[in-house]
Amino acid sequence: RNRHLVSGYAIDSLSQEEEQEKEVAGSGGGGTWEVVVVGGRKKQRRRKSEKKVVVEVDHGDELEGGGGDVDGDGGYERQREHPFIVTEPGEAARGKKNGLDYLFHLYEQCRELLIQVQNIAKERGEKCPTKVTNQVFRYAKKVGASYINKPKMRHYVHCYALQCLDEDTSNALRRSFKERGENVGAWRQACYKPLVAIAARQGWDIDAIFNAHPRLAIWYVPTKLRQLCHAERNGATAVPAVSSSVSAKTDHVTF
Amino acid sequence: RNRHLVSGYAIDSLSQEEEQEKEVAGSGGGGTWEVVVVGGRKKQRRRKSEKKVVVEVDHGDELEGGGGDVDGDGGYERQREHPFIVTEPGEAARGKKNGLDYLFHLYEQCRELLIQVQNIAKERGEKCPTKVTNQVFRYAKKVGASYINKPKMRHYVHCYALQCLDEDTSNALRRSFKERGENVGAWRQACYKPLVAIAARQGWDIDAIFNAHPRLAIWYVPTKLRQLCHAERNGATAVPAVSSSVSAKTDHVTF
DNA sequence: AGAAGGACCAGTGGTCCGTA
DNA sequence: AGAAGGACCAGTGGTCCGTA
Repeated sequence: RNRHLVSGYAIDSLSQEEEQEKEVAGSGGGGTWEVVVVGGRKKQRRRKSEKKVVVEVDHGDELEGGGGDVDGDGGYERQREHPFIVTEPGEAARGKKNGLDYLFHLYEQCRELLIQVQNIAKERGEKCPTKVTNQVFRYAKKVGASYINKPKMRHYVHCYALQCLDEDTSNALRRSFKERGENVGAWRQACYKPLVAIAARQGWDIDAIFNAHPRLAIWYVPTKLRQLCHAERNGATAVPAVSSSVSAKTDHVTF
Repeated sequence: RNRHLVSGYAIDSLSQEEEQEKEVAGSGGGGTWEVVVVGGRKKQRRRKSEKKVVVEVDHGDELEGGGGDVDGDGGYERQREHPFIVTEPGEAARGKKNGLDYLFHLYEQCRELLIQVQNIAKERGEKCPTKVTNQVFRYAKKVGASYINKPKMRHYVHCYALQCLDEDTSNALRRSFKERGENVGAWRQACYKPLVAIAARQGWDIDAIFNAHPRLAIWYVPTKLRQLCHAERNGATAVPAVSSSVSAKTDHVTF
């Protein structure tokens, strides 16, 4: 029953994704989430009213009692994913939360979705994406992985990068931030610094570093990470290390 | 005086580009062409009226008598590049025409422009294009190479690809089409077939073929060439070799 | 306050079609 | 008729900000 839609991926403590897909993954791919999304999807930017109607129609039977839906609010809105909390490696999140193993698992899923998109493109003789593009996110929705979306994945790319490039440091950071009771945002911010240090050791070419790693190469280098590396390479003084704003438009001469 | 704006490139029979830049290339990069383009450029899509006004203002002194401008029409429109004709390797085009050596030279110039754009991007710590993108065409305009434009370059990419991948075949094709008095369009069409043959020999992966060649790797594989390779790999029968339409939207399932 | 993600927007790849 | 290229357009990368 606990099969994932993308492929049988063995991982523990995935929580929300699994809850929601119980009794859905098996049903021929026509689960509630997928219906919602596919129904609203064709070409037009979806208007708000549409969305709600669709959700009301096919809600309240399959997701009910599944473990975490229809919060206390008595409403019928589509559920968001539970927020992430800082967990140690291997630790399951408690309550209506998702852990960081689950976060990283989503990046692996995206990789598998990309591979599928690439295979389809090759079969058809179409141009073949080398990165996780909009097309891949659209495909994710289509196959029912509606908990994957672009803003979320882009938001945490550098955290996944640290996990790929230096798992020990990544694990240590998680433990330390968990212990200190820091929130996800603080942990996320803290992931920049060790990455910049890695870049420093390797000649500052963050693109080359991403591209040299097979699982990381499919992700665009986040703007802020690129900017931090650039700033640090030049006067490391002027930059308050991982300040929250290398930020606003380092005034930009365009052709 | 015959310096090019991009770099001193040694090539013969360039005709129009050289004519037009005589007395302009030396003037600090502020020649007529550049003024026209830079003037109309900032952000807004240029409206027609604007364009004409700008041209009228700074026309009629530098280009006049330069060798091929202000055709017989007595008007003040910006000149187009002379059309290409099929020339043999090394042959200069006569009259108000440009030869194929000049065409291929434009691809080399784009490569140099890309390298400049890449260097600037690296200096600034910005993302660095690996292909000839819109940014490069914009840069070409900015540095005064206004005879380079996207539709033209994309139109003939596969001709340049043949020149890169099999110069002998490319040369033979030029001679044969010149001899038979064929026009440029016919020559251009004929360039597909030997490319498909090359792809066939190398396992049909036209993207890999482009990427393996240092000068070709910076160009996007043209849609039609990709389609022809795909079609030929499958039932070679159903496709009238280089038909003018593999073409219209090989009905396309999108995610 | 902290976080998830729909939706927007500037600039892209691609090429049509009004122009000469 | 043959050809050059301005200009358009669907879908992209990037991320803000209204939402919960």
